[in-house]
Amino acid sequence: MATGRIGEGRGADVGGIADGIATLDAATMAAAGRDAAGTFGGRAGAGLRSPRVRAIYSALLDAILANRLPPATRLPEDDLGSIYGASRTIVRSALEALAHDGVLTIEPNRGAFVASPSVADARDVFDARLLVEVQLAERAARCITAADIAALRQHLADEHAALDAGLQQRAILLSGLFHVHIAEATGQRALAGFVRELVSRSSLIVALYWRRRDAICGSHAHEELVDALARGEPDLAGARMRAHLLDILDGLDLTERPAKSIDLGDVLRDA
Amino acid sequence: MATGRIGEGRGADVGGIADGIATLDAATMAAAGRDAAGTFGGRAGAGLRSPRVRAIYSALLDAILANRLPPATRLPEDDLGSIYGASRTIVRSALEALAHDGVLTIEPNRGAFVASPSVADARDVFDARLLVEVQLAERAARCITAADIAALRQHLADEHAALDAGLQQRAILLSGLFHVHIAEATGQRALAGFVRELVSRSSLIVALYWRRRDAICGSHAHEELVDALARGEPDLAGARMRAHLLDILDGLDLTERPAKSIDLGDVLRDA
DNA sequence: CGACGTCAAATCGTATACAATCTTTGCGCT
DNA sequence: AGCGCAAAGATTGTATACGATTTGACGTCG
Repeated sequence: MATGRIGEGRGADVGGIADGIATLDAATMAAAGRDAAGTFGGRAGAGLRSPRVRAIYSALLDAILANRLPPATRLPEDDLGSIYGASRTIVRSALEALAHDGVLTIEPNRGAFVASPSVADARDVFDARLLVEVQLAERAARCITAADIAALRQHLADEHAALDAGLQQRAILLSGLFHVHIAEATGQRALAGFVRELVSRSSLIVALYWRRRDAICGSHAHEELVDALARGEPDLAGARMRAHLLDILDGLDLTERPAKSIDLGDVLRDA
Repeated sequence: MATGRIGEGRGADVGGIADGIATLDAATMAAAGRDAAGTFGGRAGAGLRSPRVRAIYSALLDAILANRLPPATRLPEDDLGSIYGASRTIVRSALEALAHDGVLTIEPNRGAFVASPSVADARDVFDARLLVEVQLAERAARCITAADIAALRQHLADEHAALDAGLQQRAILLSGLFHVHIAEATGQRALAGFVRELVSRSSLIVALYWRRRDAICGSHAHEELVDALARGEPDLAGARMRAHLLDILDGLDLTERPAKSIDLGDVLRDA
């Protein structure tokens, strides 16, 4: 495939993947500049060298978290390279970083695929979230600043706005980010990074196993959580976080249906 | 010793790095094959494609955790490539993975350096460890199997053997692995991976801020911990884990000497 | 004598070429 | 027709070449 041909001319040959990525391509690349709360990959991937790797990393992460790239989607290096106008070197670096975050799986000599967490993975992730986030909520209730509270309320407003505007993808992304923001408000950087990773993987889990049609991560729960934080009640905040996470878990259908890795071939083929 | 101070001239430090790595190079590369409890990088770096990247990743990680490569050591890609007989492509991949784990820092256009955690980083890491590992110890006391107990006791024996044999580097490495093994015994894979990362960073922290001359991570504490686990007493196990971690923290000198992140520049320059 | 600008060496950033591996296709054989 | 094998195609794995950036040094000027 033509190496130097990129930028605009991505449309025809790459079809499916380009749809998933390029739809928000421009917006994402733009968001890569402002480090604001709009994009999930904002502060993530902190160990990435060049801005170009960062950009692809963020774009792919956003696409995956917003479920534009469903689990088990194959991500060939050449295609991504021509879509983003970068060489495979850059793309590989971004893919490896994403694999390290657990949102991609790299099979040697076969390529990268959007991760499709097993039922066991799902339980594992939410176990970890319960253990970590409940305690972080308690701690946040003790140490959170007024500015952080304000920022969280602003975030809630953004969530609502996205939902009201029908931007479901953005709503999903923001609802995940909410948990990351709480973790960051405690000032615990290591734990916040871990929560970010867990939330990322949760997006894939929800994409695979969600059964309810309720509002995802009902903003009601988020608001109650912020209230508990604002009132400085650690126990209440922890309890609400626990209830919220258990509620999400309850909304999943974790019966042993898709066994393990349903193999991605069929998903690719029909496309 | 040669590994002690590097940074004289640009050309001279190649010898230093080679010393730090190649000393145990053969042993490490051999250990890369058997996935046993000998090497830290055994199950880590799970997202790495090729065996060669894995090998370099493990070798570097072991060298760093055993403190053969002290914090702020520069790791030029070319040198590592010639040491391991690999191209920069491979080396870069390994370096990026290590940076993601937090044991390396990559400065754009400048290269990779062994991380030198700030005092704030140190507190951050041990805060996280307290939050996570105490609960994991409680959980382990509930669910651990007899086989895991036996494996832990064997591990304790290895630690003692290393100490008695004067293999201090190996003792340090094993004493970190002990915590990882407990986390893995709970079956919580995500949390175990996080603990592995925190333990790695702790090795650097201890290398930088240790002040006591006691046995590092006194095996006494480890044995009491295993006893509590074997007796199936969650509260006791949790309490002992907490006390153990606080004891380590207490052995650190976290006065604000190196302020925040003066970064490694000065450490390298003034030598 | 110190400060600053220019230059050269070293190192990283990226692209690309080539090799290895896997996948698919088509053919021949039973 | 079914099965197995072999060759072609596609994709990843690795090495290397070249450009960009930084660094340290030297020499000149104020």
